[in-house]
Amino acid sequence: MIGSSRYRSHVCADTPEAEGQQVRLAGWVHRRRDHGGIVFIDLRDRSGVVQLVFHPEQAEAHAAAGRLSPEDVLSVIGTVVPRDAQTVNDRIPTGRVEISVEAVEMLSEADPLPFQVEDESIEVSEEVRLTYRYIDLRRSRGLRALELRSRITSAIRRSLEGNGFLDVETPMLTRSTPEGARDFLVPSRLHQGYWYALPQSPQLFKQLLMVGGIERYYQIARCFRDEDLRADRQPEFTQVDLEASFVEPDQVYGVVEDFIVAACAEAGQSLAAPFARLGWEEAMRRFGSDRPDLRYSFEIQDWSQQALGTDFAVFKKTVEGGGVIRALVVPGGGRQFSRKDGDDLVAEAQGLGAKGLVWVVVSDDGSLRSPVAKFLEGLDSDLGASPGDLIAMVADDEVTASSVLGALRARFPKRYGLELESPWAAVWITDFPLVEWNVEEARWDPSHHPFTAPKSEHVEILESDTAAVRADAYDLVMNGVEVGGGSIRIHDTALQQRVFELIGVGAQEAEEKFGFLLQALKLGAPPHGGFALGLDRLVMLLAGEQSIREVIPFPKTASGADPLTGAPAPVGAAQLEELAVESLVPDPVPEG
RNA sequence: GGGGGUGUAGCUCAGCUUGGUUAGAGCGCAGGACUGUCAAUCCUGAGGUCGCGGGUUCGAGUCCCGUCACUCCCGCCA
Repeated sequence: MIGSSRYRSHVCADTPEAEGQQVRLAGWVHRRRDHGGIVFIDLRDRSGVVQLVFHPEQAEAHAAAGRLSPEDVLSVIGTVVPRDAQTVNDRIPTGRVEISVEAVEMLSEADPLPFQVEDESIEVSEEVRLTYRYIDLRRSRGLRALELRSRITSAIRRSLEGNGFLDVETPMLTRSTPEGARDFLVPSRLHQGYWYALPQSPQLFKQLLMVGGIERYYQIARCFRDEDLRADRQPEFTQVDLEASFVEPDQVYGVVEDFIVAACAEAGQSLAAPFARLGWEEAMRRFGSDRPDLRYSFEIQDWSQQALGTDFAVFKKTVEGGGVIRALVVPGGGRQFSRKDGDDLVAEAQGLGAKGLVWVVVSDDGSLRSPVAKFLEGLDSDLGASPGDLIAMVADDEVTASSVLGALRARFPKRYGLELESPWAAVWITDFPLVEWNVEEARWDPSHHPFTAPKSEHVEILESDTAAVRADAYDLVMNGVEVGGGSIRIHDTALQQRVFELIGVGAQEAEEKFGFLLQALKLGAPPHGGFALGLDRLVMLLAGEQSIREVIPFPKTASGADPLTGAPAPVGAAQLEELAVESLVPDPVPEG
């Protein structure tokens, strides 16, 4: 603890331990209750709140108290006194004492605020909160989020350092690699016409560190991607990035599980390691997603064979044509499910890419209610559905049926109020395909990135049976949120060349873009692999928030703007000229 | 790039479906009263570009068109 200053000897939360002593406190005026005679002020600092009492007998202090406004900053001298039994306040930790104030020093007066700090029952719009984020952070929600984030970061560092990882920084100004997300570019003044890029991840550098013999690297790294935003995506975000040499996936899982368990402990959550593991194919089949929320156990089921025996032409034709009938039973989802809800659900499925959707409600008497109920005899027992359940069925090719039902599965728990079966579900999704067919470009694209190693037993079928090749790549999914991913990397130049050829990167192009990495691989590269965790997402989950903006001190809005600073903003002609950069759009009109 | 939602007092919202007197409420703010409150209470008051622009109409917060911002989702995010 920092020692006393002329502003304070104690923090608010510590006052009960200083009963009987004279203390000096500093903080913000949280609330004022002015009875004309006696005046109460709740004084707030980061540690909490304590009640100040101003008696008329202390004339000077009492007069000062009468002039205070919310969020004024003060320092006070007073005596910690116990409260009478009737006036103890059990709702605050310091409620058994109060400060009888003898002197007040005003440190900073506050104008009326754009929104109230002390009344957190009012949900202020995010735009206003972000414009005055420094006021928003005074509220417990923001303060708690930043405290939790700090503790989690610290726990992760301790865990990784305990496992022998070195904290190494990699450059923020680096070269653009146009694959993947769009880069944020930075013009170079000293090399006019040349550009740096901000890193999308430290990927290449951490591999170079492995070649450099660091063996175990980690970094809490800021990363940048110039793509559209979401509740869980910001243009700049923080990754816990790590890489290790001479490892197989199991060692990476172990290291990651160690620090995830430690991070969760900071939030008072206990998670058991090792985490569950689920192959990618199985995840897609059972849950229709590579990031399934396993806090709920309901799964996608197959009804294709049974559909062949029905008179329902749509289903029969689909199966005969090589498609599948897949179904999702939503426990209790059929209660209060109207015809219109059904129409909405069909439209929703179509919006997700399905040709249609069949909905079925199992009535209380066990009968089926559905526009096509007459074709579906025995459906409920086939799928293990009970009265009150909703069944959503999609007939399509396997990929579409799975992905549509998977997307619906992710939305159903909230919509139908499903009960959590466990508070936390962490799962490794393993054995991803190495590459995916890009229909538009008619080529194989990497599922992860071009440095991901195929499973050793699949190297020989790399070209002959490409679609079947699985990678030593893995994602960590918690409660349906992809919190991180990684892979074993290619450390062999020849194999790296083969993968480049497979994904249509010619030797010359590879040399141009990644020559430095390929050269490094030739000069003694150990087998290595690693992982990157979205720190913002992890903290979001542990803080119980729905958006990573809540756990980022100064986040950007959905259009990538910062309402506080006004970034992004136009720059002057002189600045551009120095960089030899010219704008193609007319000078923006300053916002009034 | 596409779809949905929102925009009214400093803050949170009602009013819009069905156009019609002076646009309301709670909180906050200002002034006053009050010596044990802890969302203090009571009295009084100020405070509005109904996001912006255009249109329809005798008349628009309300209807229509456009636009901007915020937000959620799809695309995108190797």
